[in-house]
Amino acid sequence: MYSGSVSTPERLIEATRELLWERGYVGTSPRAVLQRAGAGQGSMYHHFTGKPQLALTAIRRTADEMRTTVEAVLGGPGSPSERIEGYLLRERDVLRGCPIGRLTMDPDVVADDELRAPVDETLDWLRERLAAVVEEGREQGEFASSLDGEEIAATIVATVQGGYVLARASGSTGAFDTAVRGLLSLLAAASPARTDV
Amino acid sequence: MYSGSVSTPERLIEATRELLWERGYVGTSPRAVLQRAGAGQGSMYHHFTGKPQLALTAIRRTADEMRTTVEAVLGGPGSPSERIEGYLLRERDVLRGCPIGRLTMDPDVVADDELRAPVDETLDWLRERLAAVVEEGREQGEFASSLDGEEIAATIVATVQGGYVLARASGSTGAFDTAVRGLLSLLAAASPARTDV
DNA sequence: GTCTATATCATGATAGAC
DNA sequence: GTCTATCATGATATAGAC
Repeated sequence: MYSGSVSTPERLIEATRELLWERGYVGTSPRAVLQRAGAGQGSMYHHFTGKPQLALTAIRRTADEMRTTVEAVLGGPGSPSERIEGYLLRERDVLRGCPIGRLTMDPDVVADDELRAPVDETLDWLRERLAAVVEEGREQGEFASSLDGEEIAATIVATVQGGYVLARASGSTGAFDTAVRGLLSLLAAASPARTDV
Repeated sequence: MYSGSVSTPERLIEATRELLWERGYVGTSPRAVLQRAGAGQGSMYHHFTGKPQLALTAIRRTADEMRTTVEAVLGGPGSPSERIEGYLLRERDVLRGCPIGRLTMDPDVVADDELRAPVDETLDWLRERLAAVVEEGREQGEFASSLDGEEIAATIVATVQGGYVLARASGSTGAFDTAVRGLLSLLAAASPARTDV
């Protein structure tokens, strides 16, 4: 429940962001949004044209927030491999999953180009950003020259997104951590400097 | 539409399996099931107690089918690394995603232990099965001794599940294939016999 | 066993009072 | 700008005819 000095549209957007994360687009009703935002029945249709536009606004904000959070790690200090490790080990609410990635399992989001666009753009940006860091690491001799930046980046993002699936299936975070450790061990074994065969 | 000599319960189960794959549990209504199965309004409640029990029956069948399909590859001929590659490169309807994994993004499935159980058990079985193959490969010197079977298995399953996310976000299969190629290149680079540094 | 009819509540949206 | 009706439709389930 958002209340106090925050404006009604703001409360509607935040309530929608939460519900989209928890229940997805199909599972989120205007009624539930209004209730969580503490707003009256018609008030959502005064500020937004309907559920799709409100959802689009919410998704865009979540996407922006995610880029900012990720860039703080990938664009921060440390060697390329340290930054990738930092991304993989960063604090996460694993059982809630990814607020952007989960939308790809929503049929009404995937079917609507406008709703899908911010999801696509965010995951695309993430892959490109990671690919650049991997390439940087390869130039510095941290990764084997046989590795391709875009491929490794896709594998990293996929491991994280799939890690959420495994964690949510089992109801515990263990499987996510295990998948990440496996990926880190592969990256370490793929280092030219390895001595652990 | 299933028709002909197939029984009504059978048609209801198959229609439910399709809809759960396409739209998830929350997005699948009894009405849609009945329509696709070509059955009358009340007929579903004669054979099943309601939507949850019908869905459970459908999910269990899909889970069984998936095990059989996977076991054909992982328990088939070839070296451990060849079988893992076979699993990763096997034919898939990538844009439809995984009929089991997608259910982990369904709030009503995750919240219900009975519905979540077959999802959890299937992904758990898959990880154990892959872990055994990885361990086998390690013993035969195909993989570096520093790798852990359970970890690599989790990474493999996560890459596939996350690959679906990336593919569905972009609306094309490319990102799935890229993620899989990345994982295969890491597995190759982690081979004791590599000469590609 | 299958069908039609019906009941109850939720969904997504609109109209109009204040 | 916000609120309380109100509406048509869909979701989930039951009753009872055939």
